[in-house]
Amino acid sequence: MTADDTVPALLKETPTWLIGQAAMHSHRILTERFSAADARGYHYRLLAALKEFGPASQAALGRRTGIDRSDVVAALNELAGKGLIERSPDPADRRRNIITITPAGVDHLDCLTDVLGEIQDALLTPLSAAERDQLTRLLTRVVDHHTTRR
Amino acid sequence: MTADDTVPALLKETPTWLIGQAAMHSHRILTERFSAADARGYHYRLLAALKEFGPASQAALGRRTGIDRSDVVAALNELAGKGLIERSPDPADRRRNIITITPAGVDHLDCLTDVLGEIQDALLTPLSAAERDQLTRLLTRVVDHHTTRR
DNA sequence: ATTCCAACATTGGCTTCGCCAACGATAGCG
DNA sequence: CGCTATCGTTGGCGAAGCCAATGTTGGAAT
Repeated sequence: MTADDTVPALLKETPTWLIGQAAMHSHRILTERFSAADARGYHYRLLAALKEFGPASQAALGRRTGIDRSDVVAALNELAGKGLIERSPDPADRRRNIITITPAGVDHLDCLTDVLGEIQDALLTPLSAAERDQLTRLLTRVVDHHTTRR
Repeated sequence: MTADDTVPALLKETPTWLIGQAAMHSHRILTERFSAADARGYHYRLLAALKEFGPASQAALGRRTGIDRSDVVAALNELAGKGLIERSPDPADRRRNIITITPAGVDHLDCLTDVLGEIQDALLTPLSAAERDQLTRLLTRVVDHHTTRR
């Protein structure tokens, strides 16, 4: 008699299923650890984009992070509420806001970067460093193929 | 001047981000192709479990497929509406329904299995057969670690 | 046998996430 | 001057996963 919680073979070997499962665990771990640091994935994405590319408009941030303009608004409101970013009107283009990361924001980003490192570790525990590299390379090629050619 | 839609480096190299992106593309492709065959992922999971393990109660199906009991109800309603499964009360335990896959259901499952093969192909286009195996093995180990130890 | 707890199917609702539509304001171009 | 596009913002939609409550039934303990 098959155990009640056995996963069908047609699923457990298909890459799409595996990727979905991996993403599920990944997302779960990330949400847990980030919420322990009072943050969400959106916050990290936005802060990282700000630190890497400098001040930018909200629309540009959305494009870079893959976050919808409307969701950027909400996330930036939260970040501004904690003093991690600042919103100021662009004198050169009065439609735009210029978003700047504050020193506190940089600190918080660094903290979250550490947390994110722990998350990778927690997710990839069973893999050696070389295997993690291998996985990263394979996934990069898959993702690249579907993002550039689109 | 950095292009407006450049992805921050802190993201594009982290496995969690890559897995998330891959899952996104995977999910998009799967939804597209399956909806062209008038099906959803839930349907495939349930039919596959039924074919592999034979008739089962709804709760057992939910456990095997990882679908919540309440969502199993809705999905089975849809499948029953198309004559792909049959619901009959269990004489031995009147709390249970016994779900049986019909011949039409088996046909449809076989069809969807083909579609799923095409989906794997579409997703993993840039990878050789050996690389797909490698990816599958790596992901399997990651997923196993987080499902067994939980 | 009665009592109490667990499992079942079902309904309904909640949250997150990604997305889209609309709006008023502004910019740039013909 | 229009016309079109972009910007920030609000509001809402749909899918997915999850949880709670309900009425029913089984099974085990007392």
